[in-house]
Amino acid sequence: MSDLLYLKDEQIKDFIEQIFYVYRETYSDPKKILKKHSFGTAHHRAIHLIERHEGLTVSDLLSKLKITKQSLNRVLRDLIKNKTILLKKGETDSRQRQIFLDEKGKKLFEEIFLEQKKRIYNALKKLDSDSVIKFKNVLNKIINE
Amino acid sequence: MSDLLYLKDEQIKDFIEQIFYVYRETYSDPKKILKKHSFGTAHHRAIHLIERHEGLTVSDLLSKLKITKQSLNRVLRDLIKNKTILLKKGETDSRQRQIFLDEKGKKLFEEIFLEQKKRIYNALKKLDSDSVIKFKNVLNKIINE
DNA sequence: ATAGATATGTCAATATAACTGACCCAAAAC
DNA sequence: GTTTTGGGTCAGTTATATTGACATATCTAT
Repeated sequence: MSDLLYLKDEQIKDFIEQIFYVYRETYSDPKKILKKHSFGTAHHRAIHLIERHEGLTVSDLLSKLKITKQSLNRVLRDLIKNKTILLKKGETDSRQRQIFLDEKGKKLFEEIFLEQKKRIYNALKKLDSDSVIKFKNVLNKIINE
Repeated sequence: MSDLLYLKDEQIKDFIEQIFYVYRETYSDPKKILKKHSFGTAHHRAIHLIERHEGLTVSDLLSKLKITKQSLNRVLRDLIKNKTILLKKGETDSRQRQIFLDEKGKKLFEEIFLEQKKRIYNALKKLDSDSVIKFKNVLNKIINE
């Protein structure tokens, strides 16, 4: 291990630090917007995943978030009460609940996303397409390790 | 905005999702080790930053973590009690406290880092050096936006 | 020398988001 | 028809953060 110059321990330690900063900054940007609706980052993560995977089931969402169903339930309850999301009975399996953004949720998502997009877009626009493509690939490799 | 193919909204949404997964997975790996010492991720982040920036002051650490000093203080108290870190009076300004890893802390850091390193190293070793270099550059661009 | 600013530490109360463990119901699978 | 699965919920607890107030030591500037 660490025979490759660009994979020295110091480099990997830097990555661990940078990954923390990138996550924190990316998810901090829309906090004011969320607060207007009395939501926090837990709600944000759920909203984001629901938008990306419309119609996903509760257990799909659980396995993406990797939290307990008790934790998720509190979040979903808030979002339903607020008419941000809505649940429908599963088409094939009616025990399941499929989750969708409600009209209000779609608007909120756009508002949140616009705020987050600024940071990512402004960073990436300075870069060549190769950097962006490779960035995505590296993220995927790390996730799927 | 979004005139570039590789910078479409859908791509940016994917990044936001991936950044969440990367952070969560990277910082989940060493949780068992931390638990053995009754530490959590808050302690982990502090230990990591102290190792990367030996001798940094309390206010340096505060501005890297972006938490309140009351929050940090609880963490530092735990780490000091446990002899994981030690504080020295600032050399030039004796109001300041410079933070160092103690012997025990160095060992703990290595143990934690080894666990985190696996994921990053295994992901990156499959990639060309250009991907790794560009990855780092993109992370930095996002942080400094 | 002293007044004000700065770096750090601490007490207390609260908020957020997670956890464990124990149950429940309805519907699917066998 | 029994068992398993998907989902919901109650209750209690833990981890990590917050706000606000205040204390102490030390540095800086006049």
